Amino acid sequence: MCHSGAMCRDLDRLRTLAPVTGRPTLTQRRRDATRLEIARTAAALFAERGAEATTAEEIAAAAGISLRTFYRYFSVKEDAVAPLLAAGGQRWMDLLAESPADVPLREALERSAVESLTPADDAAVEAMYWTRDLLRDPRLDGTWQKVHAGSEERLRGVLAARCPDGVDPLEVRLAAAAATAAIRVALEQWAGSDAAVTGPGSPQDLGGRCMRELTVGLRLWAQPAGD
Amino acid sequence: MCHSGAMCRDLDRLRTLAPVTGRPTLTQRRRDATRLEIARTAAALFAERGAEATTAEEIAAAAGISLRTFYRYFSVKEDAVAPLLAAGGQRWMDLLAESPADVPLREALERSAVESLTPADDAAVEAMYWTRDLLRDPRLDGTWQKVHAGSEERLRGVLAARCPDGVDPLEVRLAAAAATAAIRVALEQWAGSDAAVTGPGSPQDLGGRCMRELTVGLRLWAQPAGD
DNA sequence: CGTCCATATGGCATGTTGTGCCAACAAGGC
DNA sequence: GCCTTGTTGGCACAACATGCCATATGGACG
Repeated sequence: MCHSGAMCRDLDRLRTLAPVTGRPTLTQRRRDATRLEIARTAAALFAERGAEATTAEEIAAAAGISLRTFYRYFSVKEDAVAPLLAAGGQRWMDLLAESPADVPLREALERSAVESLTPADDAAVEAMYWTRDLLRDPRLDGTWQKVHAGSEERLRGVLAARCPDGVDPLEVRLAAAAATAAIRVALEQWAGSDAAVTGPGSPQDLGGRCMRELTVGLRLWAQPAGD
Repeated sequence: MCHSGAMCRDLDRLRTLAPVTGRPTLTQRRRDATRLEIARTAAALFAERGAEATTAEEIAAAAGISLRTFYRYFSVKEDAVAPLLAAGGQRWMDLLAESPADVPLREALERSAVESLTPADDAAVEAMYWTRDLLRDPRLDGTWQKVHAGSEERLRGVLAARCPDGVDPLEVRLAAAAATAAIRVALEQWAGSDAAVTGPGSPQDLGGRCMRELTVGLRLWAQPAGD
């Protein structure tokens, strides 16, 4: 998710300073809050006039920060909406990580995917429709793909933690790629349709189907019952 | 692959002017030749100093064209190498398209993938190592992903032509996504290693394995023997 | 051969992008 | 209080990307 070398180093440094408690630093949380606020501002402008017709300066002004600061949070203008696009995937991975280890991986993948694609409240519904608007902006394709590339990489970590040592890394990589592709295709298919946020053709409907089909037959190392 | 609205219209116009013969227009072929030459020039420079440290003006100068013309061929500097990165995938799709319709799809996918990943001559070997260099440049990630997004979309067309009418478009989409992911993961894995261009760990080795695993269990509509 | 039209190219101007650098300032630890 | 660390904004500036126009180039047709 981090592209400029300098900023990468800074962020990594920050992260290592996190206290023993699992919680991130105060400054870090502030950063995230600011980042999210910029993201919302950018999303509103992008949805209104399109990403092409929106300048970085306008986003910065609307968010109440200077242009220079904007570029400290996002190295590319379009990436300003990445936190929003990535939020769903993050939730997915959190659910997956906390799902009990004795449930078969395929099932865990599918269940957490479906759940993360099911809007829990009105805010989540709104977020999905925003996502759809953003997905339809051709200028944001690159960001969308970057987000999934990041997702896939993080998922590799989550899966690796869940499987016995000594498993071929390529297996893990393929599983992560398949699962990520399932989510991506589901959302792209939905974005190209007029389907609502629940019911047939909805993200959770498509997400479940995609995940099922793409992980069928995937040799997922240890199945709990028959290792 | 085409981003600016104006240029898109122009290219489409050109394409519609193509004569009845399957062959593209003369001007079109010239355009492609120029495009490829720019791509090679850019690849050499990117491989030498990295994409970050190479300006569009340098590429243009090295290719013997003006900066303005460069941006008529590629709307983003990094995309200059896209034709090279896409060449392998194009070959793959060509092989697939001309593979007989009575061979099972999974087998056709795997065979053409392996073949397209097997360098036929010294030039092809060189091309693969160039590809590896480019893949290692973080600045070219976006282009790499764009290329695969394009591949996936074209593959959907090829697959749709091969399967009976009335098949759920989502099925086709998933198959295309899985196959494209297989190629992508194989090449990324190879690029992250020091493996040679043949033998274990080579692109064709990994490509075969990835394609097999990701398409196992994929419900690929009509299997020729038991439709 | 000359005319016409479509396309390719280059040069120029210009708005936008993205970054390095510096000075000012807020926050937390000692 | 002080010092360290990190954030912010302003400024300058190179690079990016595009619109516009003037100029070839090259094929089609009379």
